[in-house]
Amino acid sequence: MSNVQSLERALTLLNIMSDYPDGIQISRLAEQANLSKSTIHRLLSTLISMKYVTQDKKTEKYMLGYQILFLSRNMTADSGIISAARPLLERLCEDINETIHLCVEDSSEVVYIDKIESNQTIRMYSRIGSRNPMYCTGVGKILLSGMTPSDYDHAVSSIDFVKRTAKTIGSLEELEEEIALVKKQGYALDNIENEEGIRCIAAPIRDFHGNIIASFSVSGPVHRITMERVNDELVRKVRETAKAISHELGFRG
Amino acid sequence: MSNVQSLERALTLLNIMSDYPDGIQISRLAEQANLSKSTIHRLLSTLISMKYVTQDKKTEKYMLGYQILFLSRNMTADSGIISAARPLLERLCEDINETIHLCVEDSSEVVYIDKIESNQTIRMYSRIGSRNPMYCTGVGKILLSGMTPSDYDHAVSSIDFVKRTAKTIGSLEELEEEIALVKKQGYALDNIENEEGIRCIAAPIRDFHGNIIASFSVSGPVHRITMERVNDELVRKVRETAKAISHELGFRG
DNA sequence: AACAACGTTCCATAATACGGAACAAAAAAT
DNA sequence: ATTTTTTGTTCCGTATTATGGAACGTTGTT
Repeated sequence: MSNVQSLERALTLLNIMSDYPDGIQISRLAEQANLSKSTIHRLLSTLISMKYVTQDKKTEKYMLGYQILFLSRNMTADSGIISAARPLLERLCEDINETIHLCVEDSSEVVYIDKIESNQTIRMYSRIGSRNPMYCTGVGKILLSGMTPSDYDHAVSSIDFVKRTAKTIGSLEELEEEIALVKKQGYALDNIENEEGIRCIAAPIRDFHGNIIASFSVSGPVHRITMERVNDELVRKVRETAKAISHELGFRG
Repeated sequence: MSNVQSLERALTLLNIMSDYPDGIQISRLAEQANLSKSTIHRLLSTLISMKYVTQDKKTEKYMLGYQILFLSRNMTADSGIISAARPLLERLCEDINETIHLCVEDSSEVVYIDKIESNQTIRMYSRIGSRNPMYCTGVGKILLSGMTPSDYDHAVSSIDFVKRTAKTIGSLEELEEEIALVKKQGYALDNIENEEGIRCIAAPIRDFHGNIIASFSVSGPVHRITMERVNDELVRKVRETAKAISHELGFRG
């Protein structure tokens, strides 16, 4: 469990720099990371020599280097899912005009691996690669519902049930009930459980074995994603799209 | 100039892992990196805790984590160029049906930041984020041609002139001549100077100040990219596209 | 059943990373 | 124009931290 200090610090610097796409100077990094300038200077020189960081010629500010781009373009583990899902999710987005997120599970969290934005003026903030807990998101519930009992137990054991809104699930028992419902229904709701004023509906993506390997959701403000719209329109369309994507991936259910 | 050893090693591990998108085990990493298993294990545990690496549940192999994806999605420094250029480069690609690369300069090298692939069966291998020297590529010559004298001197001072093919430029004097020609013509050739059997033609992308901030090239095997085709068709089309992209970016020349 | 390959943990050693201090250079304030 | 502040860089003695061999446990193969 003990971590390599210098490495941990350097990765923290990368994380900070990603919040400053136009660059950040050493002094600011020192404040944000609570480290001495000399330490940061030393770490940066290694990061630069490895092209993980680059220094703007004019401003002399430091920013993420192209090696990050290089690495990101070979993470093909999920590229099959993304390319299979994208056209169908784009069609769904055009139809319903709400933001869509594609997710997988990683270390018992939900990770967003793709996103299709609506052209509504009120949009959700989210970022590809960012994370959310499983118990308070529709996509997370879907992924939980597809796990083997042992994987489920493991994923669920570490949950810290935080009340993010009034409706957030607050206990293992509640969650268990909810997951049972999700299994029965074949879709999952996040009924204002993760973020105030936001409702989502999610569905599973299966591989040719029938295993749930990803999920996607339609999200938006409650005044657009009403429960009436969910029941009258979205459940059907989301399910159809989920089925079509799974079919692309070889699932014949 | 002295580097932080543990950090340098960890970044090397990331580089290696990016060659194994389906994962790699510790023992193999140990071979490739010439490090003891215990060292790698320790570095990996930090990388994992920071989500820079993830471990496949089934195979237990290690692969790049989603934090890399997260970082890469906020490197907006060039996103303006990319989004301005993409539609026009796609149109050019459809027209001529050859691979197109978009590049910027970084630490006196050419970095590929976007790529549009032709649907030819014989394609070039290349990868976004990868690098090439400036003196032997069309895109590099263009970028050199746009530099201030001091930037040019700096970029050129560190060149190690390696004969990559029979036609590769071999000296500073030759390069100087070539750059002068590029400036006059407004486009640059890589006439089988970087890779055997490959010819490229490149043109500059300018910002609203008129500064050259990027370049792109059309590349392909010499039997398709003949000098006749270059002169009769490609010079004109590449220049037109370059002008249109620069216009998008505010250049009124 | 024996063996091989792999991942993980432990620990004494010394190599490595650390950060304060001092310096230089640039920017801001007077 | 002069002072003051802020910023980046280099140095170096200290001790904290990273290191890798060895030993152990686990899994899979012959």
